[in-house]
Amino acid sequence: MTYGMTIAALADPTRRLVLEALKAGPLHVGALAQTLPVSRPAVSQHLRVLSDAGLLTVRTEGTRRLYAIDPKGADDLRKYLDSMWDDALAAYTKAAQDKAAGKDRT
Amino acid sequence: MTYGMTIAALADPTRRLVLEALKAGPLHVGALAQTLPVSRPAVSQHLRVLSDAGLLTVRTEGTRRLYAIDPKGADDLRKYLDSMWDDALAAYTKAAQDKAAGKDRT
DNA sequence: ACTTACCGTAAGTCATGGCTTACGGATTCG
DNA sequence: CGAATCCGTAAGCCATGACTTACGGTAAGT
Repeated sequence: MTYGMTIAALADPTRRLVLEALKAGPLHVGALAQTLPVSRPAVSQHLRVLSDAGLLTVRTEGTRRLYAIDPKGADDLRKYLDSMWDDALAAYTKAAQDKAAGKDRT
Repeated sequence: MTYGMTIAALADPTRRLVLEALKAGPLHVGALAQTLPVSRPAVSQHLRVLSDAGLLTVRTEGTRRLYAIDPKGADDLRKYLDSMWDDALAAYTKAAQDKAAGKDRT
């Protein structure tokens, strides 16, 4: 049930901007905050949420802290979407078949 | 940018319960509300959000309204996750290669 | 050792949204 | 036509969370 935290983390637009900024490669908090429309502490708080959700990895480098996207951070969410919409599609096609078989009135 | 609404819709636990209940097939609002821990108007409001996000389809049947999962409702979100994490993975492997090539200290 | 740079956390403010009760419109049946 | 059922919407309450400023702690440089 960890995909719940993942979705909650991705639900915030500013956090998605953080991920966009990190798409190209790792950045430290200061550089990240300069590209974003919020203050540095706000960025820190968002990085906390994203890290807790397993979407980011951290690496301390001197006085800097480098954040990077965790490549397998969205796996659970993907699985959730797959299972959910697989079942939904199955029910959908089944309903269509039943309708066609039961009373095929044009 | 429509995946933003999709994520926002999926971010609420009650709305995910709605989707779980609709996985097996279409239901009307009353039946849906009985299975959920909130009132019927609350369910209506959630159905509104999910419909606006393109995750549900509606079909009026007499005085009932049947809601069902839209099989292609999560496509945009999937594409977003794919592109995001493809780029992230590319940056990740590239960084690993650069590090290995630049200074391959064991 | 002192100063500087970088960062996380605490405290407080304010907007967002999820829930409830109350109400009104639409459809079906006697 | 009148009664009953089903449902969406309005209004209001309250918790959550995103943001800011202020502060403290750690690492590097002189």
